[in-house]
Amino acid sequence: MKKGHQVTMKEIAKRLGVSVSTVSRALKDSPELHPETKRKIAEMAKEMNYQPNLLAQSLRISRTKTLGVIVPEITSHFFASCISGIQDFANKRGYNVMICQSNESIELEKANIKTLVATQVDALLISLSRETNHFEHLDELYQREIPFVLFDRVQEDMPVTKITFNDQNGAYQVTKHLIEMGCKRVMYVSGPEDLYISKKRKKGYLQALKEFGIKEDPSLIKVTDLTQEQNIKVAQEIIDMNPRPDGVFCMIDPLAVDVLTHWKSKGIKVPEDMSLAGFTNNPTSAVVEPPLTTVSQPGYEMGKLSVSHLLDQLEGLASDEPISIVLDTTLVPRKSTGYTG
Amino acid sequence: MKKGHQVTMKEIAKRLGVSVSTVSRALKDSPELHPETKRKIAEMAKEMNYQPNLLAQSLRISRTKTLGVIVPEITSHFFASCISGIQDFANKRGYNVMICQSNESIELEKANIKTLVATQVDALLISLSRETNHFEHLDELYQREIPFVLFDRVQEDMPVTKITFNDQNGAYQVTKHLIEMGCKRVMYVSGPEDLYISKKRKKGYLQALKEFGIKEDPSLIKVTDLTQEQNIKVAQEIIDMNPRPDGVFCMIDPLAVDVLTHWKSKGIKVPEDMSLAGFTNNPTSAVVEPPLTTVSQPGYEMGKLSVSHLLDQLEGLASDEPISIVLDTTLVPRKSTGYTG
DNA sequence: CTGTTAGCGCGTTCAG
DNA sequence: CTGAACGCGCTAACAG
Repeated sequence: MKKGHQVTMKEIAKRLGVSVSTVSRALKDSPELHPETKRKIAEMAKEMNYQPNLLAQSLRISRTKTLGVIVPEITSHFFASCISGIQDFANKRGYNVMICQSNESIELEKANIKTLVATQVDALLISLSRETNHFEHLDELYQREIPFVLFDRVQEDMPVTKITFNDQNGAYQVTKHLIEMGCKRVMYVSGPEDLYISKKRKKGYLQALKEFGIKEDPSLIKVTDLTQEQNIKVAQEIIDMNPRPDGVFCMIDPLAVDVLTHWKSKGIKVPEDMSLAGFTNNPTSAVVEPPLTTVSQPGYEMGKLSVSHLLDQLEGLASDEPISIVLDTTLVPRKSTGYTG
Repeated sequence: MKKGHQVTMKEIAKRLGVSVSTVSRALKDSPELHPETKRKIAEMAKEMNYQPNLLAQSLRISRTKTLGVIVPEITSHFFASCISGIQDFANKRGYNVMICQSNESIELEKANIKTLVATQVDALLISLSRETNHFEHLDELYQREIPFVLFDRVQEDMPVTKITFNDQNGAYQVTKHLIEMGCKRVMYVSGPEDLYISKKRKKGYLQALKEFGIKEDPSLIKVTDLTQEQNIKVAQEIIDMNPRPDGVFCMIDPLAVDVLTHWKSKGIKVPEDMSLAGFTNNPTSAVVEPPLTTVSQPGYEMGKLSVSHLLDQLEGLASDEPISIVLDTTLVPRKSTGYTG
């Protein structure tokens, strides 16, 4: 299957008996052209349905007006929201977006970066995969002076702009909420421990305990790799504990939902037997039974801010100095922690 | 902010005192080169960290190995799954993907197509917006011989390859299931009526009624524009009906979830008071209380098939003749229709 | 086996 | 006000 022929400036020049450069000038409304020829050319361009070849244009001006985005997973509602925000605001400023997913694999992440760079994107927005625990590929971007920002899943030591949520404070708020609702033994269920957000949220959890003078208890911290299988395993382990915790804060909503589902199948009542809270405010968390207390992270907003700042930098509207943008999270109390709004 | 310099073939040619074309040939492992010079060039390329400029390459061979994708909404789990399938299988065959969302707006859809075409994508995969009820922009693609396929939200009369689900049969199965579970008055809640899937699913609904000798009752068909507001309004209207239906088939899961949530807030019990079913098998449908009977549509599979067939056509592995690929759906019976698996 | 030449489509001097 | 000439980075036909 072959693509049909596309009209070029050359052809419209030929038809009108003018030079290509004249056409080029006319099409970008250069002031130093005779209005009449300008009009004629515009007309002919329209008639022939001329569409500029962005490829050639990009090659010439060595800018593609295209941004590359890498996220761990498109099917995650949170990242989809980020993408949505990035798209909308990139488009508003005349930029296109190429999206890739790393499927939480560092190898795919590297490959994605490589092809995006090869296609000459002007800059990148990256959210790191779960596996990413070394950073040579980012160092290389940095050394090659390819502009990029990190969002949500960031590497703290990288000297680039990072957009994150106030994860620690969000976790602090949930934990505090659980305590205030009467929980005495609050557990934290973490994802992989070297994940940025696992660490931050643990900090917030510990901060709240400390504030209420509760001693940290290692048996009240569990770790899962976030596969459904492990999540359920952890859910069962909690049931089997003696004494059980009376409140469980899960690092992320899908984990909390897995736990909730398993508990329900085992006859555990939430929040009567144990309170349960998540993080992210996925759509799902609002419709499970009981509705899940969680922390909302506006992904769309994060995407919007990330791309806006990046473009500001690209276009010289903002300093090149890397900055750290921290977005606020909001506690969303629901029935799963005994809250009755 | 400026991008750093990128190594070109010219530079490595200069360093080695050979011509650019030799470098070009070496880099693509041409058989007619002296192994030694080939080795040298490869080495130098590596040393200088050469990365080919796909832009220039594309311009030269007038193929970008990039596909454009347009979906109504990235944040919909179903479309995210499609995208995921498209990405994975496009990448496997050496293609990149540019994704756009139309936000259910025909104007944005047109704009998206325009920019994707301008960036010279080799082909397009399009799922139409809800608003799209005229098709000049697709006609133009067709006339300009830009290869494209339509998936899920298709226009039936367009002479291009279309990938759809067997929506009618899916709707038939749900309706039949409701009847078999004992419902005497089954209602169909439709989305906008000129939507392809609204029509197809209605057909399936009617087909099942007919098969069971149930007369079609216009008062048992309602329409919503699928905004949450209208969905809730319809949910209330159903409560207010006298007599009420005893089973309600909602065209799509989010609608069913809205209805369920509203009913629960009004004390209606599902399935005791009324049975309820959706369509799509969103993750949400499995975790609401009660879990929602629905019809599963494998989006990833749809994306995979769409892109695979498109690439087959592009690369001459499949005939250019437009075909219609119809994927099977599967009934997923759950508690909301009284099913106890 | 390798260099020279000639574009791909466009923008930008530099002359007229 | 307009045309000719050049080059972005790369590939390919033609020589040798």
